[in-house]
Amino acid sequence: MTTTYSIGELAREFDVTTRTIRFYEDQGLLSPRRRGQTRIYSPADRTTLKLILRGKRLGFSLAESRDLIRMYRPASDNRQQLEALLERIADKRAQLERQLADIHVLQTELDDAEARTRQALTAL
Amino acid sequence: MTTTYSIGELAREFDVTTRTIRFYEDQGLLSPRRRGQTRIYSPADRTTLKLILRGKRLGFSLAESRDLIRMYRPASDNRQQLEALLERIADKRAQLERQLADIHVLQTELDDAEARTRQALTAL
DNA sequence: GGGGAAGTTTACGTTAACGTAAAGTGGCTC
DNA sequence: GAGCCACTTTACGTTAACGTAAACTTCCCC
Repeated sequence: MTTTYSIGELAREFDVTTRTIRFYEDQGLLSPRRRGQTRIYSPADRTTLKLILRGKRLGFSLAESRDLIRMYRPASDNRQQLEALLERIADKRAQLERQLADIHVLQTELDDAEARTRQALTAL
Repeated sequence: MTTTYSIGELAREFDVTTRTIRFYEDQGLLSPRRRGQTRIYSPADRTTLKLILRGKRLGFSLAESRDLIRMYRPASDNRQQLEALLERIADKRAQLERQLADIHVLQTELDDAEARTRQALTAL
């Protein structure tokens, strides 16, 4: 027997509303099974949701996350498409590198800011 | 004599529209000098703009960037406020750490995706 | 002095990512 | 069988971050 989740369980676990989860489905990022009307989420669905939320924390749009999700499964046997996929993966990688660099710059700027603030405090 | 920039120069350098730069001013993130009606940007203004755009690449809202800008200058001699500032700096630092972790996870996921894609390619 | 180019203000329009409200369904439990 | 809880659909509302258009000024050039 395999574990499943209700929409409410996932909403609570990741601190989002059920509206948000349904919206992601509407946008084609999730497609859970149904038992009657009710949505049943698999561990894979849960992983996908986690991926979306990770993307959000990095400022990705839902379109970008959808792209990321598609990267995560081959879903093609066409040479052209597979090679295009490799390019998109490389692009994403480059974007992540830029973000890493941005974070490092901001971190040292925070270092400076903290130092100056402590200076101002001891100067009182 | 100190270097200055026109709004068009900054727009070209950072690949944004002048509308965007004026919007940031409207939101209180920039406040350039004026010569008559015309805006004159200092190197400090330019640095601020760079900070905003760096924030954007990391998914910060303009409100967050405004906060970041305020962190970058003491702008207070009040003990309470300075200590509050230290907390906000620590918070930002924690957020950046989370983003770092998220990036690392995504990087290894891209590694996997690339490996699987190459597999699929050689399997043709 | 007519025409561009670059600047300005004002104002309405647009898109993404949900929030919020209304009205209904299915299952449980007392 | 009344009430409650978690789920559902439908649909209109909202906010952030600009885009876009109109009408104007300033300066330079020929």
